[in-house]
Amino acid sequence: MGRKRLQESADGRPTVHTVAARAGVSIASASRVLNGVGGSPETIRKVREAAAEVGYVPNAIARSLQSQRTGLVALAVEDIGNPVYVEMMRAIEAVVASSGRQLLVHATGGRIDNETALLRRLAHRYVDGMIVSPIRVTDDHLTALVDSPVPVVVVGQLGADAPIDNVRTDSRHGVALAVDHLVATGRRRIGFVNGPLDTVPGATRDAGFRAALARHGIPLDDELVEVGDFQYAAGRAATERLLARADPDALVCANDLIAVGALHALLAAGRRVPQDVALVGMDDTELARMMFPQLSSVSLGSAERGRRAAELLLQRIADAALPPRREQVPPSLVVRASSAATLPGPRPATGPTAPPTTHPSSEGVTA
Amino acid sequence: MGRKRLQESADGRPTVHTVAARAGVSIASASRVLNGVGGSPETIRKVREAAAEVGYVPNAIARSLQSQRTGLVALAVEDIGNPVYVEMMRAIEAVVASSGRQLLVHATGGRIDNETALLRRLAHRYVDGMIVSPIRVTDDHLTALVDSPVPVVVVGQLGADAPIDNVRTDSRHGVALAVDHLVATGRRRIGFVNGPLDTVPGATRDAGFRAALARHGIPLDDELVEVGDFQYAAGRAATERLLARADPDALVCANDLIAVGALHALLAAGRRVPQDVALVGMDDTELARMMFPQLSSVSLGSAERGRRAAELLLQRIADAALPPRREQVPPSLVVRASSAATLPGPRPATGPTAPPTTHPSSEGVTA
DNA sequence: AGACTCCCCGGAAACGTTTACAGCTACCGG
DNA sequence: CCGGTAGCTGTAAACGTTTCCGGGGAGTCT
Repeated sequence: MGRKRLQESADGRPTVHTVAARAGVSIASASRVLNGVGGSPETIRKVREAAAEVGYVPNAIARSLQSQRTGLVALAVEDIGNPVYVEMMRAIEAVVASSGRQLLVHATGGRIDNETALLRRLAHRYVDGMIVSPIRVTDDHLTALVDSPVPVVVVGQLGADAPIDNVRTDSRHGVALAVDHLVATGRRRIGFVNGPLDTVPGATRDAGFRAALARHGIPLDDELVEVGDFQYAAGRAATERLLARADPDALVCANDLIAVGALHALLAAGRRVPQDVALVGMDDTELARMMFPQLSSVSLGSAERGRRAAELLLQRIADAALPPRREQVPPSLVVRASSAATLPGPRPATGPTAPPTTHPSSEGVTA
Repeated sequence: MGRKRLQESADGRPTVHTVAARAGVSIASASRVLNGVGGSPETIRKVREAAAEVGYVPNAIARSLQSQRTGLVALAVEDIGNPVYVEMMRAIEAVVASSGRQLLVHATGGRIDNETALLRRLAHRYVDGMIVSPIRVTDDHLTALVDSPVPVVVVGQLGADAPIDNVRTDSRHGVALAVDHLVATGRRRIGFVNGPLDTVPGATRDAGFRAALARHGIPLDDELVEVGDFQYAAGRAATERLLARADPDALVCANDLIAVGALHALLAAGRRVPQDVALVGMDDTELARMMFPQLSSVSLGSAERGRRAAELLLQRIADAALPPRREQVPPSLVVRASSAATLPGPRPATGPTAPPTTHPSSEGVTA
């Protein structure tokens, strides 16, 4: 009694066989109709009806096995809690979704083993491609990237000769923009709160900071430089250490999370921002606009970099023979209240912390 | 000349056939050795060697087709930029990863069509299970959840009789905790900045606020209630509207993003926090600790809810016959500087905004 | 009217893996 | 010395889909 058991999948769900049998056609015809290619009007009607009646929905895995494509794209970033990666992810997601694919997100925690393991797992062919934004790069890494079986696009600095699709920014120049701005508004004792120096962004920004100061003829005071990691708590702690031994009139921070930590530390120490200390973050995330006062920040075009990376990846998935490409997104400085120019005035506070020059809800000025 | 072409996959990568041929055994033996089940010492050696030589790595899709499991688990949340979901995601990721699976994250934007589409796509069997945290629930939704072909766990309120694994909190009670605390510290003109009332959390928190005020015999002043959405910008705008027409001495916010917006609006309007206005957020995210002053917030145990949801899901994947379960995580209030008790003092500011009673770096006190 | 084209259909082979089954050898106990 | 058992091996079938290919019917052109 009942339908043939063999027509349905192990868990009782309908397969192509089920609808083919019910429609009285072969599985080939059923498959063709369901994919919208070919079929006489009569067959189409019967198959559609049968499919609707049994509630057929194709098994994506079987389809992938046949088509050699999964419709999945992976993104690997260090810290999913960092708003800059959220923005990048949103941009990537938009592009990826518009191609009918889905995005798979991995948090690597910045640990190298984690990341290479991920790259090796790519060989399992579970995704059609991957975007990775490594903050540390080793040779092991590079070889894993180069002979990856699926297309990979890297967001961030990479050895100049690596034959890998790559979209980067010039964070060295980004730091210079911040320093130029601070110098132009009269700051001289400019401090720098950085992330780890053994990371690519950390090292680049450190070099950029030193070069920018030198260019302005300002001697570097090592007491004004502090290092933590790229998180809020470390940024705050690093700033507290810095304030305990030095007296900056401006701080550049290697990203916005650090800058928020610095702001907290400064206010807790009774410094006014920007009157006593001007503050500039980096990445220009939503967080910068959420602070009071709003933070100036160097935009590294994270959304734009994400968008471009996604496009590069899609192109490479479509055509693996493309030559490796490299794109660059220029940084730009967004000036907000935290580094607004202030009239030189008496040190003691005379009112609330509100910045006198710029309304805090203003969107800032791009330099 | 050369090896047989038929032994390798379309793109030239080795398959089980490749290593089997190279080792001089059948694909069955090769597969067994590679899976660590059976095989004579000699066979094991030959297969291992052959696999290493050709760099064999199994095709996960083919394996999935056979085993009917993909090793993927999906998470669908409204807004990936909201730190509360980041924390939840981290907790889920930890559990999921410890079971050897990977997590796939979707942002639904709170749009219902988006979410039901996602649920329907589940039928494609691309994931082994899914955790979804809907903020709006329709009948359509419910039926899609109930007859989903793969296990689903819901984080959040759900109709009492829905036969779906569910982990929730009591945000109504959470709001009560906030109101009780504010009343106990002498506040009487307590405002409420909420998210949309047509969402489940929005409606629940609104009801909770009204009930709590009533319990304290405080009449509800509609001018002290404002609604936006659950984002920062809306929270700030809503607070500005509220301040333009009323003069609260405390604000409860429906989540931390709103609370941060409210803090910004308050400070921009020259109100001191907590002296003039006490502020309590909700979700107790990292963001609350990043602010200056640090925000009091009602913890809804998002990490804990995520952890439990993941565990429920894994159990259900292991045994589909389990009866539907429901777990509850109690809310708790974390008091920080933004609602610290203050001595009644003169309205005009006498110094910086720093709260006089609590050091801002203190971690807060759970009530 | 016959040849040719076009379209539709069904059988069967793929995609790469796991696994049930049966055959074989070698060994052990009686 | 023989039946039984244990362990290993290879053949082949599955998982559910797409697609190649050949056959056949209907229509069209000459």
